[in-house]
Amino acid sequence: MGDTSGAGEPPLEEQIAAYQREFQDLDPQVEKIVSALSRLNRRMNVAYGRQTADLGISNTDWEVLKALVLSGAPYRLGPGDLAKRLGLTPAAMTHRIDRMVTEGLVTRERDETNRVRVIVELTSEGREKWLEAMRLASVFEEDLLQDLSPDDRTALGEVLTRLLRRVEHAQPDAGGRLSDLD
Amino acid sequence: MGDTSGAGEPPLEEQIAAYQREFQDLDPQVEKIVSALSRLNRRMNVAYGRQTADLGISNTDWEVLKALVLSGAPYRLGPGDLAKRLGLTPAAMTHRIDRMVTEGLVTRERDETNRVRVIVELTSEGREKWLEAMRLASVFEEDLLQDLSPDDRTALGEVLTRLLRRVEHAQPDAGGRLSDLD
DNA sequence: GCTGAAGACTTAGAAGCTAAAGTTCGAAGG
DNA sequence: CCTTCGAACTTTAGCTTCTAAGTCTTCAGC
Repeated sequence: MGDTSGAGEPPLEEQIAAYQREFQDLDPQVEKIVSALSRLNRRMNVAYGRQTADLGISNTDWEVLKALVLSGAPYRLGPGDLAKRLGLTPAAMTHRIDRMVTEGLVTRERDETNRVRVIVELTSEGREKWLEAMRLASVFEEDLLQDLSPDDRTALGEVLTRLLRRVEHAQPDAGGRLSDLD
Repeated sequence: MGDTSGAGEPPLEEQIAAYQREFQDLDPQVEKIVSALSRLNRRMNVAYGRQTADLGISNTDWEVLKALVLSGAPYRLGPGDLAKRLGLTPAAMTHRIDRMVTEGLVTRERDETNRVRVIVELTSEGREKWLEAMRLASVFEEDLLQDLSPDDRTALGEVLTRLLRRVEHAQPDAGGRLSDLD
């Protein structure tokens, strides 16, 4: 199924061998793919996390920034809408916004046309942080894929989206929010 | 950089287009790979999470079970050792073990040869749960890779381990414990 | 003007984690 | 023999982030 912690981890091959000892009905080839995928993803997240931490933003902040930026100019969304996009309850969203307002990443104001609604808007500082994080990330990503030829990249992208399609169609998706399980 | 929530997510292509609008220096091919990888991993974790939840064990329980099983028979480790493998503080480990003892997944006893030490041992019920989870997982994984020919599988495994090697060598790994960032 | 529904916020509480202090035991030195 | 030090685990206090349930405000229809 993959890996878990990332700290004192054994080499991939070793761990797969251990899995086989403990669970005979295991296809090593399948397990290699799944474990590598999971481990790779975890390592990337560690790298991203370090980069964003250097910029002074948390993972939860990052999610909100991303949702706002992806909504397009003028980068405004209501708390309820944000909550839906991030898979949170409105209450959790309120707290996140509180924090981010004090951090200067977003502003919160009432909608003057409908005073029940609230509008969360990205500040220029928030946008700048997002851009800076993206710059760091794209450097990291380019470096990660450095050894892959253009053909390799095309093939990999194609295979991964094929797998993704399979998962997304098979899964109704209950909005779960789960850490590494492997 | 990938995805975040999993709930009301737009199609991959659409999201990459949005990224390009907001951040010009983005290689769509790179982004496609990274986003698919991240999203795929998240969906898989949702699936695993559902399966283990059906068995009545939490994600945190699962991590501990895995560490014990992978340590090999007789499936015994000290709390401190477990904490290192999982990247937790000893205090956090104490709490996890408390819970798992009441759930009947492990036992905790003092080492009679050195009464400072504690030994955590997998119960047969704990081992059975792990096995059952692995059975479910391997079915899911085989299904996921169904459309890939043996050659495709070999190639994918090879490419992923190549990427993994690159990340692992570049990164000292600060033991971070980070959720999806993309 | 009242009433109901919608949207956001508040409160209370759960799950996990960390850091730091406390406990218990083994070992080494006087 | 006894004392002291250190190792290993637990306890305590507090943080973060989440959910559920109740409250407040405002709009819209009657």
